[in-house]
Amino acid sequence: MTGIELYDTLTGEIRPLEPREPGKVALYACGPTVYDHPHLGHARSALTYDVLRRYLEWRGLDVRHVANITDIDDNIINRARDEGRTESDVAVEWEAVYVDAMARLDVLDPHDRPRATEWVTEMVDFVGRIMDAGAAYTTGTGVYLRVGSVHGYGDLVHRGLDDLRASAGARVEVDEDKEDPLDFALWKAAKPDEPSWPSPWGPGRPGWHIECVAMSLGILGDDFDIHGGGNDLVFPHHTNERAEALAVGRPFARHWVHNAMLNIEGTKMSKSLGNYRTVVEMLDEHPLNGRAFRLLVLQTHYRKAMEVNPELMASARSAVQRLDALARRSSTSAAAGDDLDETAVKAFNSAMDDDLGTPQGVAVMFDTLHRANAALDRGAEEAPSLTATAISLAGALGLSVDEGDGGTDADSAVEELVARRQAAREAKDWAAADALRDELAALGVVVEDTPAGPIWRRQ
RNA sequence: GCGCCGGUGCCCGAGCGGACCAAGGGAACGGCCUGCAAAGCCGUAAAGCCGCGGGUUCAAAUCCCGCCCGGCGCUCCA
Repeated sequence: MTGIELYDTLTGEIRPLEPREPGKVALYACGPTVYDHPHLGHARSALTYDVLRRYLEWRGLDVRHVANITDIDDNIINRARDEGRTESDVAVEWEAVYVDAMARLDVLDPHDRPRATEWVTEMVDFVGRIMDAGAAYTTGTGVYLRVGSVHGYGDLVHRGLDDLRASAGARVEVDEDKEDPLDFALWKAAKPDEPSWPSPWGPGRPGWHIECVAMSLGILGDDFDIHGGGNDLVFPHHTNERAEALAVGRPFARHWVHNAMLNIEGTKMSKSLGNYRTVVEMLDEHPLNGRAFRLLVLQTHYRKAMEVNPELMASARSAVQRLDALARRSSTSAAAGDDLDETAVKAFNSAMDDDLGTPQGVAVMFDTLHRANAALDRGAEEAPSLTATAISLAGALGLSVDEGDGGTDADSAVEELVARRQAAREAKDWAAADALRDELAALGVVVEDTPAGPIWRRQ
């Protein structure tokens, strides 16, 4: 027992998180297919599992976090063809962009970041076992899993086979070679000019779903604890992954976690709709945006659709600055205390234990921040402890604080203006001081006069 | 159509049977502080009742039923 509860998509209810091995949590989160700019939706997803991981660690659990990179699929092949270069070139380029963007969002590196192309041998092996189990068959176009042979195939989506078939027949082009329209490809036979790998069924490439089964089970082992991803993956991706594991009788994820989508103007951000914003674009727009976006993600429960727009980003930036302001205050006054405020930590933990209640966790953090400021104002002895607590809670959520002290060469000009303004103030030449402050404001710099002297920060 | 998740203040967003019937953030207003600011603090802003209509209960934003509206999935997708 961890005391932590999480919603489980499979059972449809909030259940206690019970790791297969006490004190350890094996987490597999589905990562992106790398062929284009990562968008804000990818960021929300990565942030969700980063926060989950950080919180589990904050509670003393030993987490093994795996997040894959899909570096071979139709989209990559098409992109490579369009640009006249290799699939590998495309994947390597966009994987680097993705990894860099995540780092800028303060997303911790997963312990393992397996690439699909490096696991093809294991995938072929896995497909072979499914064949051995009699749950798959070959056609001219590849190897297919016989969905009807898997008991409880649609359990994750809470739908029956007939129900699923009704939709499939209407929506998906029916492949005459398949026994059942729901059957899906485990292995795709090679087409001309496409990358391929050898297999007992001829050269080809792996189907999408097989990679995650091979990698999650391969790295984390049977019966690993949490499998996460965007809720758009529930079907068919996760449903099919699960079917593959079930087909060979291997215990799969104990707990299924899915984050909701991110909306722009009320509708899902997606490639096909062309209404997406890239992470890099958002990050480049304002130095505070990385943390502001994380805060926005935290302030909406992970299972609820969240909206992003410029106004919300601006308000989140303001909120982030309150954290920095506290850090500046404490660094200019008392040193941070060591002991955390127990009441606040308890409130925080109980909020987070309840299906990762980050909105309330954030509320506790800000509430503590407020109490810290008030204590600082009246010089109360609990001030250092409260300050340390607020900053620690922020840290548990992955929100770093920036005390905003200058230092780079670009700042020397600012430093000089600040010094000149201070000199004017000491001479009580208010007009000159105010003019200098305006100059600084034009540079996007805000000066604050404190008992310990002026400090400044970028707006 | 079927499945899942929702509809709470000016905006975002918690709360999911009773502790102050509504946390926290943003925006707004008044005061303190300041040379003036900024930051911070103190306080305020009629949520006519938490989408609508019924019901259950001593008690509902919170449970049940129906309806309306929104998002996502059923197609590559985080």
